[in-house]
Amino acid sequence: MNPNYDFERIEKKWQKIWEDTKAFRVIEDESKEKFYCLEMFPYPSGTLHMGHVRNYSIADVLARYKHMKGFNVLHPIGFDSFGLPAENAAIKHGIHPAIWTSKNVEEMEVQLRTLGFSYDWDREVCTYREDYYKWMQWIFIRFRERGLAYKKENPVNWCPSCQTVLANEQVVEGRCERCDSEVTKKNLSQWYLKITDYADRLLDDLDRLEGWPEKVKTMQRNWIGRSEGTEIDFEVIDTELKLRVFTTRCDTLFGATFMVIAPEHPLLAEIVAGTGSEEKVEEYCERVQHLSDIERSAATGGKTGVFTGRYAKNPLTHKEMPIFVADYVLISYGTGAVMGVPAHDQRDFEFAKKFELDIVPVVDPENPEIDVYNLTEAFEAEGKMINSGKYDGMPSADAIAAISSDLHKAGIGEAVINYRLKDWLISRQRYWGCPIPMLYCEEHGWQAVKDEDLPVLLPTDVEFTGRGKSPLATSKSFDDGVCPICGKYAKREVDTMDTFLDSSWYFLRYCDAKNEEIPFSKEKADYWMNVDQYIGGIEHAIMHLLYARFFTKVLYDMEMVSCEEPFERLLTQGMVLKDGSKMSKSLGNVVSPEEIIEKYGADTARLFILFASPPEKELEWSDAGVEGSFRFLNRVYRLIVEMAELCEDVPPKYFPETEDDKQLAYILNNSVKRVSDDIEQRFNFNTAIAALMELVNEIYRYKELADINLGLLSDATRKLVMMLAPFVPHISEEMWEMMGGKGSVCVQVWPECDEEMLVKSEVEIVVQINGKVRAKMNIPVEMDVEDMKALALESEEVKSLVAGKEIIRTVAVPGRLVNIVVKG
RNA sequence: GCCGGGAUGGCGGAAUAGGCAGACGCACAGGACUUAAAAUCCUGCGGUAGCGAUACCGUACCGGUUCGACCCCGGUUCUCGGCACCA
Repeated sequence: MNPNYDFERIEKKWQKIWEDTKAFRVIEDESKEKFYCLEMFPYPSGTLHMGHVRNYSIADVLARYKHMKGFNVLHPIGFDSFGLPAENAAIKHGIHPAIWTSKNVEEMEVQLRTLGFSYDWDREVCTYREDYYKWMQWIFIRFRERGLAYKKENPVNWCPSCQTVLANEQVVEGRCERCDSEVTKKNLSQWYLKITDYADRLLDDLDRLEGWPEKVKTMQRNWIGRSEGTEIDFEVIDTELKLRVFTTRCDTLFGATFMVIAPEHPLLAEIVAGTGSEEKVEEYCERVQHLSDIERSAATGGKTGVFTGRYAKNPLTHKEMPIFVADYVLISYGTGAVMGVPAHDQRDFEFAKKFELDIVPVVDPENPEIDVYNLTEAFEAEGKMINSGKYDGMPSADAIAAISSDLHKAGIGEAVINYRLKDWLISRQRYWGCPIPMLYCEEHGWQAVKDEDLPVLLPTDVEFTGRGKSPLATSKSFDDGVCPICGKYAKREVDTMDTFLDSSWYFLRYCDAKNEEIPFSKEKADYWMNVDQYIGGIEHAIMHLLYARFFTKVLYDMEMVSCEEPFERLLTQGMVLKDGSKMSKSLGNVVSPEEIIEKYGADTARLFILFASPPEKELEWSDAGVEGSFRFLNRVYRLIVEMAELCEDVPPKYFPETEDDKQLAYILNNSVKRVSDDIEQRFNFNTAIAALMELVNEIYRYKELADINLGLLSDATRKLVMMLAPFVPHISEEMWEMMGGKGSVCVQVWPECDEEMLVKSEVEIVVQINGKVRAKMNIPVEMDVEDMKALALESEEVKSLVAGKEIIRTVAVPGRLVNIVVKG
């Protein structure tokens, strides 16, 4: 037996055993309860970072814990392996994206194995491989058959110098990150998925997701942004045009004094025509198109806009309303036009102040502190209608319904439901993604590639220059499409899919990763789904999780799965930060886990990152505490070396007799309870580890006593090792073996808490005077409130403290405290 | 700008339902062991005043509710994440 903790030898030894015995391979087994533990699969950047270690350590603790609890645990891994960085590497270093990616995948596989995670490697999924993206294409075609995929024009970021499309990330302060040219917009015809058809279901079903953090559900609700409102037509004076706006506050129509339309509004040109403002408006729109939506709505330097030279007529007041074009109105929301109600909308208020427009209040706040005729900011709350003709005196909430209904009767408005959620633009003008399996035939238009011709393979004769439109357009071999209807030449779609599609169903592929006939069998998916626990970064709270939910719902409608929601419980881990911001290559603040593993081993790395902070919190990285986790493992190891000898052949049976026995038994069982609860219910791995440290400290104390119970000590050490196993599996296996344990520690049955050992006869309570702790006393556990009060008031200590003061009242909480309220 | 979080000793954090603020660990200081160092073990460790018992202050800031607030309510500051082509 080696008395020193030789982590290198131990970790290699057990990793090999797990590998050789395929310890974590699972098959569907109806006789066992399943548990599907899933982490967000990584992008293969080449090296694992601390965020990965954190994510996968959390998941591994859970998976191993559930395993010990007797579940049939599915714990798979894979790689989200299409994406921009591979293409950038190709452009910069001339490495083909496939070579770059597969090399990175291999390196990361090694690192994941080094950390000892309990994956079923037989189910590995890699999105860039044909056997995955074939089914991605198959699913896309099914979506299109259901009317969920369509083409539409949409502007992209365009670098006029590189003659190429840029991702938002490649645009830095309005300029191309490669050549620093000013970025413009260019319209391209692109594929969309109709996620808006599912907006209501995506919203409503959030209520069913009880295992999701409330904050994520709130973010998704706001992102979907359902709002009920009214669309109203305004006549444009001196033209035949009608301008339609969307408003949730049609009660304020009497207060609408101007109109604002988005610079991209399709009627803008017609409205401006003949007013003499053409040049001015065109100039403004030109300037605005260099800004992103965020920059536009951020507009810290005040609102900008230009008068179009035309007026609209307010249908209720019949007053003329100047029509402006301004960038704070977005074409992508509502109708791309709004009525300006400065008294009751802050953005309109700021705009009206700047352009000196009329501010007419129509909702009375009924609050004497607000002078509604001299507002310093818009009054946006509800109130009573004023200056609104026959609606005067009506509560504004009722006026919304009344005016909306009257507008409908008059044929100039209708109630509509609007979503902030937009359809999902999936076309990418890139190489390293899943080809969109579509063909364009001059005669028959857009046609899907036949199922038997899938996959549409990524061609290899492509140049990576970072210039020009879609890289696939440069391939000669790719230009071989034929129309599935007439058999004549058809041009292949040269765009690829957004990589978010790949990650929207990979969890289903894990259920049946090797299937060559279909994406996954319903039977297997139904056995494993839902994912019982999904774990990943908070940065995915909206987009990825929404897309995955959308896909699951569509696949449910296609009867490919029986679940409508993919993820039963969700844990969003906080980010690992360094120097206050997200670790990223571009910031150069990446701390590699490799050095820590090399110096202290995988168990220390896993233990430390879990102990450092609760998982939902962001973690500011510091190396300082790693040493402490390493010391703890050494301390445990020394203890077990000693105990293995001392407790050899001692059965873990006992009855606690002395006070010290009782204390150890209490701490042992309390640890079992706390650790189980912290893993399963609270996800507070840091406090679970703290509880194990306390148990170790107590065993150290106990073993030095004169009168010790070996059965108890044996039980405590065995259970300690079992409870350590999910956190630090290698050292735990080794210690289990040293103690003569049968089989792998990770297939042992998780210890149960013996509640009887937690029963105490006395408890210490505090006595407060005016809420401040002044004394402590021991009382029997079951003492009632009145006796507690009496006992406290009788004690000499308390008597002297309250002497000469008037006791106003006394509050007692059973088993906790007495609070005496005094005056004088 | 909009949406969603966060802020507790020198540091990471604990306080599970409104009831002893600082568990567990790091760092630091003192001591034991050692020729010495490392490792290990023991003790101390929020601030101010005091030899001390102890007293007062203290959970980003301002205010409120309560017998009692890190926790609930209103407001403010700073900070992190997301904002649809990074994944």
